[in-house]
Amino acid sequence: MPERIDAEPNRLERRKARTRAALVRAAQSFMAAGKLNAPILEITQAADVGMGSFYNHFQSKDELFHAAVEAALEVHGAALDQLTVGLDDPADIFAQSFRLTGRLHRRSPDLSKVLLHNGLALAASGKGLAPRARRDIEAAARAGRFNVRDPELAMTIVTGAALCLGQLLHDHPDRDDSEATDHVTEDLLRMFGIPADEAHEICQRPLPDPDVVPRTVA
Amino acid sequence: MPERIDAEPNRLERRKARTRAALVRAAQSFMAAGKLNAPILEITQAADVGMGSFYNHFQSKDELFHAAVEAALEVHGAALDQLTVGLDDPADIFAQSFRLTGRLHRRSPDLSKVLLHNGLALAASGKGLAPRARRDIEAAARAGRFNVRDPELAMTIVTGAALCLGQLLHDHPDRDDSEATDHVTEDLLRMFGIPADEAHEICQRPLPDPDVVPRTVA
DNA sequence: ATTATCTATAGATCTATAGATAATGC
DNA sequence: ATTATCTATAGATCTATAGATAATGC
Repeated sequence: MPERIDAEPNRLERRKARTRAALVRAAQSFMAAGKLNAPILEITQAADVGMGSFYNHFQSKDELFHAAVEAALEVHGAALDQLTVGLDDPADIFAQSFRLTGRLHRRSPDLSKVLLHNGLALAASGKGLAPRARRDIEAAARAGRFNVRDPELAMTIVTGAALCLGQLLHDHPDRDDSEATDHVTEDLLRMFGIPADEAHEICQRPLPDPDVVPRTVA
Repeated sequence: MPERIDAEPNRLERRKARTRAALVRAAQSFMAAGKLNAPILEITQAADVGMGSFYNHFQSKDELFHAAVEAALEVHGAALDQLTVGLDDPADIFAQSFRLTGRLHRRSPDLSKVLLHNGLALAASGKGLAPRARRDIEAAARAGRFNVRDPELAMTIVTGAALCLGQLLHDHPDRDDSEATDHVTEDLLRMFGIPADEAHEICQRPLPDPDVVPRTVA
């Protein structure tokens, strides 16, 4: 057993991590396809992993699916963090994050569907998007850019809008995702007290190219 | 077989409807408890109905759960319609509906949980709350009360806010539901272009007593 | 006579594990 | 030598139905 918990992983540990990651990725694609009742055997086959290996990593299917959602949240959250470095205005950070999140649904439909599935449960809870949205909103409020009495309620509206927007884009594949997303972002900025013309301007600023961050999940 | 499809239901048909309703109600309480994998036998036992009867009404568990959600949507939607009769100002109708919906989560937690479960899927789709929200928003826009460019996107934000607000209230049982709901309603009204002071006033108007409409679901 | 419901169960499906095999560490 | 993985399967669980029973219609 490894003495130092954070020591360099050796080949064995890397192999274990690969197996686990394969299971998580398979779970994500089953979730994206809406097959939450898929038997474990099918999932391990999709992961190209033996049935028994499943129990080396997870106690139950629920545990696997939970890990799959958390991983998806982490991927997207980390991408947002990287894509917004260098921005100063907290209102701008918020707006860019929201606009990028809206574009995610077309760009990475599977990741998007995983997030939408457990959306509500995870909107509130600790990991992923919600704490970032909250951080940005609070920063903007402190800087006097947003007029927000209760950051938690503000976050609630924002998170809800993000989720339902994603659902809308999946349900109406013809709809222009950038236009819809920017429109919603503008509405939210106005709700936070940004003047209409400035809100409009902010939502027309160029966005960074998400490809600088490699997509981990299809 | 009955000649007239809309003829008065006879005793046999009433009994059949009762069995079906018992199954739907049982399914709703399993959903509220998060037990979406409950075996059919357990559900029929909870409904106090024979196992075989299940297949007289539904082809699969999914079909039953789907019917359960639709029924819940219908109950709440109809209640809202009844509670807002007599209101003239479309902005007021919208605000009262939203405020009543927010109060639902504490008032009828099971109904609320059923709605939150499939929330996103049903937010967009035809039945229940979404079309009502859309109707109200469009009416307010036509009357010049709301400044809304795209009613569908407005509805998206509103629906998302309603769902996440419900989740928040379940996650934080200590939080004052009326205060939180009215606050969110106010934010949304301002987003729609209602002046801040008027938005505040609208959200302090008295609400009708939901008890005039009997609650069909626990 | 007809229709819905009930009980009981065959057969399908799934989970969780035991024991064998392969990969890596030392 | 140790650890992770694989294959194969016993036993548990669930679904879907067949056939019997009860309720209603006429």
